Amino acid sequence: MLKEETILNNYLRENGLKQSRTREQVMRCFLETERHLTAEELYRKVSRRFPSIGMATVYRTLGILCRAGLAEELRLQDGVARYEHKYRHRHHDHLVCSSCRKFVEVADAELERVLAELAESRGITPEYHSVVVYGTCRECSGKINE
Amino acid sequence: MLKEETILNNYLRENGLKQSRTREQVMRCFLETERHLTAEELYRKVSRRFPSIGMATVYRTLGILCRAGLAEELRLQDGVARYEHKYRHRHHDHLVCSSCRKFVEVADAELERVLAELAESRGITPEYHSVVVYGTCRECSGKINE
DNA sequence: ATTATTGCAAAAAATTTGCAAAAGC
DNA sequence: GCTTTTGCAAATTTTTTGCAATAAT
Repeated sequence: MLKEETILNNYLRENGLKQSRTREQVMRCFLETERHLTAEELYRKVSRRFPSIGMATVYRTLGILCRAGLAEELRLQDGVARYEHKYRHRHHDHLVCSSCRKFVEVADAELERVLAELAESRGITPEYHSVVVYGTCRECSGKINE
Repeated sequence: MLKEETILNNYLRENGLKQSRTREQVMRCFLETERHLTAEELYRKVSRRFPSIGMATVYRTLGILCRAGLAEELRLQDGVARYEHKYRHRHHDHLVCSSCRKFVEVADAELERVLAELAESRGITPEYHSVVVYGTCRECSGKINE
């Protein structure tokens, strides 16, 4: 049994919710994917294997996964929520190529320190943050000069 | 005449667009507000003074203001775009209280440097970024202990 | 005169919700 | 048995678009 299932089940129990096969199936599909997923993308993936599961359930399950600390919501400029694994993936931030939309994940101790100090210096106890740096990746800046 | 109008008009001319009274009115309402605004909030403000201006025009004008470098889009977790002044407001990032949703703007040279270095170290030429740190402000952490 | 802009209503896109039937405890 | 979950469809919310009328150059 996956460690993530234990975490989910603990969360459910602690919150007076019930375990269900459907939720487990959605979670498994989610965990199998290494990339960032929109709800729509996850729904398509889930549908292929479990055609009876509906979109609303995917949304509801993603909400639970976030609250249980297994998923994290990421918002870029397009207003569409993306979800990525949180458990067993240490916290990281994102660099996005503004041209090809490729992602790079970065975990940087100095950045974390600077952000924490910044919040504390303003009387805010930091909880989490969202950092996205947009720029042009090497391949795309190559293309521009061709 | 406001400096911002010149910038807007230059942008319009350079892009084969036309000046219009409506756009100027929307821009003025936008500039008068010091806070972050959603399109909806700006629309309500515009409506009060110019009841005939429609929502679609507010959206279209906000797009132009962003492209002209006068406004900047900010996205928090709720998927609603917020807009703030860019010109005459030096770049800053945001701290948000996750409890009362209050904002603090921060301009921090060290943070800027770390972000730029991070992107460059991964082969990405940084263009802009979005940093939002969520945490609990002093007032809200006080309330929790009451 | 020609081309862009506007307001409106309708469309799209993303997400949420109400509800009756089904599943979990 | 009581409570939560599910799938569906409908509702909401935010943003975009098509179009005929209007305004700008």
